[in-house]
Amino acid sequence: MAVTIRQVAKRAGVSCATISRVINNSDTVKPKTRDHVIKIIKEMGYAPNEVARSLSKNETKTIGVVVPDINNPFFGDVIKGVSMLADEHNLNILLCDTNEDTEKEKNSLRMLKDHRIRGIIIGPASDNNEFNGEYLSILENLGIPIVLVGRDVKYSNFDGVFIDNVQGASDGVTALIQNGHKKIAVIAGSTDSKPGRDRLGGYMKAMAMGGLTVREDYILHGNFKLESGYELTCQLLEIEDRPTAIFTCNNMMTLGCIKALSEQGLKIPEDMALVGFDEIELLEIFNMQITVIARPTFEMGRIAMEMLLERFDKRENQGSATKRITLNAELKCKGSERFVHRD
Amino acid sequence: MAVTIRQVAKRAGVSCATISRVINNSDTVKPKTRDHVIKIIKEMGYAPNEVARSLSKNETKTIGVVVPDINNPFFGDVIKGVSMLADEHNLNILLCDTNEDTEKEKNSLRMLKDHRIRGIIIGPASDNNEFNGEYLSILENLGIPIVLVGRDVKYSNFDGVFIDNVQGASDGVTALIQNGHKKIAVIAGSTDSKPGRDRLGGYMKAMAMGGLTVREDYILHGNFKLESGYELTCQLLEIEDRPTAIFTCNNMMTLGCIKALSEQGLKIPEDMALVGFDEIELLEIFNMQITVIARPTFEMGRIAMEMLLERFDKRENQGSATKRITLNAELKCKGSERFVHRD
DNA sequence: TATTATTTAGTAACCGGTTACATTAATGAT
DNA sequence: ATCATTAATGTAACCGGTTACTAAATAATA
Repeated sequence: MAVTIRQVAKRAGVSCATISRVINNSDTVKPKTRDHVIKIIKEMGYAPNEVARSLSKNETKTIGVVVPDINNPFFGDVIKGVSMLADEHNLNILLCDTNEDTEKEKNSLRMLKDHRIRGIIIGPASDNNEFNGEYLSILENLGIPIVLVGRDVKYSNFDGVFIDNVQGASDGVTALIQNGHKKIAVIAGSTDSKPGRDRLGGYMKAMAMGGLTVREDYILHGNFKLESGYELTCQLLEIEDRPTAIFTCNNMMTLGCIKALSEQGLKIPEDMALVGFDEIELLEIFNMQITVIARPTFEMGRIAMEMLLERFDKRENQGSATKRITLNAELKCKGSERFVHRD
Repeated sequence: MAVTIRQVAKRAGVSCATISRVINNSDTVKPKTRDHVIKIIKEMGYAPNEVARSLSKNETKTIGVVVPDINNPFFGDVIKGVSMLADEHNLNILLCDTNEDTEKEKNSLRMLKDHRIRGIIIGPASDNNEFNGEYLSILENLGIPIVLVGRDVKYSNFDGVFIDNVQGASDGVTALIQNGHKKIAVIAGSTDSKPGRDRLGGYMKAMAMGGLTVREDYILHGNFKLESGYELTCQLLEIEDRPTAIFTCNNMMTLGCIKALSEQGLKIPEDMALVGFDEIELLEIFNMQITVIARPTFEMGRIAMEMLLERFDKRENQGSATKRITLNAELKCKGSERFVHRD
């Protein structure tokens, strides 16, 4: 159906090697010939078949992007960052949404490998997996550059862009401490996920450095979902000796917390101070000034893509050291961390 | 590097045609031979090169998904819907984010064509374009099935899944009327976009059917952005003879409206009733019960994919009639449409 | 002008599968 | 046992590009 290189060659009265040289603007083609060929190409509306190209060059212009959930704004932003840079380099994106399912992820990886893509940017479905031999072996034997984004893979050492969750959480809690809070509770995420552990660790660290002792009953374990933020906040409010501040470990739990507080008619920060991990764009719309720890999501995607491009470059001088970047999360003070003295 | 079919053939002591037959579980291969070949394939860890496959079959397993902005939750949901069904059919997704830029979109389409993808699901960058010859000609000469999603392309007639914006808006405004509102203002979106026009049209229709006359000063023209929702609401509140209800034409403007109302200390619906187009998930978290017109976003993606699959099937009996589905938007009453009599 | 160096263009093999057609093996009928 | 069918496998061309190698054309040098 579509025009092929041989048809163009015939019409232009040259060999297809010459056509190929022209479209790859390579080698040495006599200007006159080149012009003539270009004219014919335009006339015939010829565009090279990328599949054939990929086969003969044994290299595609495609990268794989594997995310656990495209509806998660974090990964949406990451993809945007990747996409913009990929575009500049004429790379196409084969997208896989694994639905937080490691099995699906494995299939996606196999598929991508079979499509001979040039590299993969991946947010693994779970960093919870204890040693998973098959999974690791698939990943390591892919023979394609891999860059992790946002989530790590245990027992492995791939390139990656991460966030310093300890630092971020610590900064948030420190802000509370500096405002005079001494009774600070934390609503933690699942501790079998790395970010969950690290953010709780950041809380511990800040408390220790602030010279505050940690109260067991101020540490509540949630699961990163809104409901758990809601329920744990309710629980917290039942405690005899209420905390004066809460630190929540992700956006959804922050929202749950806000919901619980607002239902009980408690004002932030007058009745309860609050600092949450993750930025929540819509909060400001409601004039809710909540201090948050923001991750540079878009930037992470861009950096991941940059790292992949680097890998492509140094592909010849094989096996260079892995490069892992840990970005700082940024504390954005909006006032909800204040300690309000009520008389 | 990777194992090829000929290597497998050699090792198995058969011709590569036989290997091909086995991996395509086609034709007639003697069970004994088949088992033997499968064993060798496993031993060698062979997986067919999809690029080579695509070239020789002259058909890929890939579809293109082109969206104007992946960070727009609407398209995020659509992609999710597409992705799940594509997955079931072993189709891969080549993703293009056009950034609402028609030029980029044209490039994406060309790229996809060159990659010999099987079909395209696209939310065009703009349905604002007056007759754009080049754009239309690219789209129509693609020679690949196209399904539009969410947005239409003027002067064309492709398959597509749309929302009945007139009906949706009309339902929303009617709900206000039925609650006794007579002074209803509308914050419209850009009228050079189809949804913008249609939603305003829905308002007009509902007003007419409700026997209410439309007041010019109650029609405000925004641009679908939060700021315009905010500013236009402020403007509305300045009017001598204030409306008792506002209908906002998309999620962002609804948020802007809420922001303005809450800043002025106005309660919904006590001081001002409000119905908005588009669902806003986070509203409920803040215990804001706002009546909205919801689009079945995820479903739209799924249906778009179904339509594409249908096209693939009837590819042989060419040129069957185009199929356009218009889904109803659903009014979700949450109470903000009520008419509250104050004494 | 003859000879050599340098451009420019062509030939044909190759990338790794698929598949029409040819060939051989197995089965059945006479 | 012989021939006709059918089943199973092999051969080789093809998909549409790229590119190493070769050949022809042109320019440079003696």
